Amino acid sequence: MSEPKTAEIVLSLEIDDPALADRLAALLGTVAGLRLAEPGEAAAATIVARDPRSMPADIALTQRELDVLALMAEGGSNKMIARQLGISVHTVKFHVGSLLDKLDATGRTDAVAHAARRGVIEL
Amino acid sequence: MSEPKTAEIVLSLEIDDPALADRLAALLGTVAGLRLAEPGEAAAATIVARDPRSMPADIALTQRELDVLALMAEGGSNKMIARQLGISVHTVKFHVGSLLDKLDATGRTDAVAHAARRGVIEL
DNA sequence: TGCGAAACTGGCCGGGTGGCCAGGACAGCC
DNA sequence: GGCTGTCCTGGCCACCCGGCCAGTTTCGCA
Repeated sequence: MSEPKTAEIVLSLEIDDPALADRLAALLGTVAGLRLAEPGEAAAATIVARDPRSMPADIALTQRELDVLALMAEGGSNKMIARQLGISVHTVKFHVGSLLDKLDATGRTDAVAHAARRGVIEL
Repeated sequence: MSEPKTAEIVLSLEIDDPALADRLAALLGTVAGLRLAEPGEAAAATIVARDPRSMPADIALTQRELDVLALMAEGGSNKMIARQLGISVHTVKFHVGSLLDKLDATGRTDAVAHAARRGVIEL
């Protein structure tokens, strides 16, 4: 309703490292015009810092595997991916098999989920 | 650990709304101990604010559909999901069909990706 | 000059997936 | 009582998926 042009910006924190979270909270708490969100409160923006230890180094995927993976994440079937990349369905299956192996997944859905979790692809 | 003062915390911004980004940048620029990342610079944390217009309200999913969706995101097959929930494979397919419809997806992989994108599930 | 890695292709096949048909039980609402 | 919605189940079937076998070319590197 009568919100001034300089409404407070509410920020929430999603930080794995407790020390970093404390330092940021202390710093931001002193800033006029900013406020940290109460638990459960909707925030205008979120400060994210994921623990890099949860990503056990990037998995070594070839360029072609990344191509196939990206199209898999778009819901493409083997046939569609084959058309898109100008290769045969057999070759797509070959790359999908490698991806399932490298990502330790049981199927293409699991592969996309794993890849998204560890930041290999962005949904 | 012989640093007298804490090192600067480098923050990067990923904000869809330019006005909000400007306000935040102006506010944070005045804070001692904080610094905004240069383009391409690695940041200790990222401030994220996605445009809510990209999420056209929550999709109305029933509790059972959410159950099935969660297990799908874990890479479970219809058979595994059926065992997990104590229902028949046919019923799982029924819910999967509803999910594909409601999420406007072409397959289970696409459904999981869509759901993750609009925050219905967390990977 | 070999040798491995990457990319590509084929056939075959068991099992999974998704769409269609049909039905029943159960709860809440007018 | 009717109506609507969710949840559940069955059969049927075309198609897709993933794993197995086999082979080719091309490239960089020792």
